[in-house]
Amino acid sequence: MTDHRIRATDFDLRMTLESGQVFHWLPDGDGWVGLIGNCEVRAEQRGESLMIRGTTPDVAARYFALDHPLRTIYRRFPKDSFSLAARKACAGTRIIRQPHWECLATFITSSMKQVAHIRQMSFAIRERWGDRVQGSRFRMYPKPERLAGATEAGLRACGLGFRAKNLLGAAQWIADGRMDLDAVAKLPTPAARDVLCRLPGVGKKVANCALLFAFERLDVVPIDVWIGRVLRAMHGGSKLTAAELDAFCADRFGDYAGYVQQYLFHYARISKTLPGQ
DNA sequence: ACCCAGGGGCAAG
DNA sequence: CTTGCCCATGGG
Repeated sequence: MTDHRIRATDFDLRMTLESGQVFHWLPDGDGWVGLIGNCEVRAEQRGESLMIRGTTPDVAARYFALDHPLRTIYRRFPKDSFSLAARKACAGTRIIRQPHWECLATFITSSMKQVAHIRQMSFAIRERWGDRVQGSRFRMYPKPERLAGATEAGLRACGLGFRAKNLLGAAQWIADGRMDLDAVAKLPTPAARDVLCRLPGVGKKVANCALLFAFERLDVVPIDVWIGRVLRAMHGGSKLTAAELDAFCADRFGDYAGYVQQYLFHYARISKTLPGQ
């Protein structure tokens, strides 16, 4: 197995993998191991280099979104002190390119769950229905066609609770052709969101997670309880409707609002602070 | 024991 | 158009 060295400026592998966008990478010594496509990949950062084993440099660079113009994105960040602190503390975090179904499915299971448990459910589902990866302890995230043949009880046994019915339903919609994620990828963002929201267990927040983390819509802002707190604190603590929160982000965060959101989300969690504290 | 978690859906006001 | 409540489960 040959190692590749990729030049990776403005990139922080650990921040990227721990920021709550992807749920299956595991620490491995000074690096990380996970799946890109159907290959087990080991990645280790050494300064501005990324050491890659298990796939080609092109594939890894695309997965980790090393082409995103991070300097430009930072220039468009808000200038308030909390956003500046988030940008500094989380520097190098990138919004990676995840597979459509894997990302959508994991966020369907995410509702009212902590990040650690989303990860646990993802591994349980992979273990039970995922295909083995050659020479790896990992299993693929099962395709919709495979999960469509699961049972609600089987999914509940993976810890999904009431989310089991939603994931099963969504898998069936895709497996039988009622939903076509490749077609969704070609739609403008508002239409794509509306279509995704037809799936059981997919509302605006989950649809926005999929749009940002898998469909490359970097202006989209998923608003969960954490981001809701951050935004309200930025707005002086007043209570805002969902529509007002959306408008606030669109106004203040611009074309890369999803990136801003990711930094604010991760920084609020690791610093245990909110704007104005 | 108690609270909360990267929500969705539906009924009721 | 909002608000209230239920849906299960595990971690802190």
